[in-house]
Amino acid sequence: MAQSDFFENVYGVVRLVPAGRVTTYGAIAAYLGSKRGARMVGWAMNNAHGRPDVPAQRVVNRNGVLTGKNFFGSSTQMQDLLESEGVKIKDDQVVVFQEYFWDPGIELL
DNA sequence: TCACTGACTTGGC
DNA sequence: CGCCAAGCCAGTG
Repeated sequence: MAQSDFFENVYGVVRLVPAGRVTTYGAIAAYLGSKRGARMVGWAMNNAHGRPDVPAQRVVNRNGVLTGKNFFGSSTQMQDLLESEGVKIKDDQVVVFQEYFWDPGIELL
């Protein structure tokens, strides 16, 4: 038992997110089966601190805002990482987020 | 065992 | 258009 398959699932999905793309907590939660479980996804990300394999910078809220940037070393760390992958960030949110949005329940089909 | 919190989402006022 | 309340699951006190 992996403490929580939910967490492992989240890590797996986030890890599957291609560079230059971003996903949302709700998308992952919905992919796992709990739309409102988006909070759990954020919880998993909090635990993801010990998982460098989990690109949490590609995980944003449904508004495309870097909600978790505060959890990174620097407030600009997350933004810089995304910009480094080709994702434009403005005002702490992903520009044309709709085009960068990567839904595991659709793209992964 | 119960209650609170948490990187969210949606709906109502 | 902006703020408040409710719902979700899991973990910790």
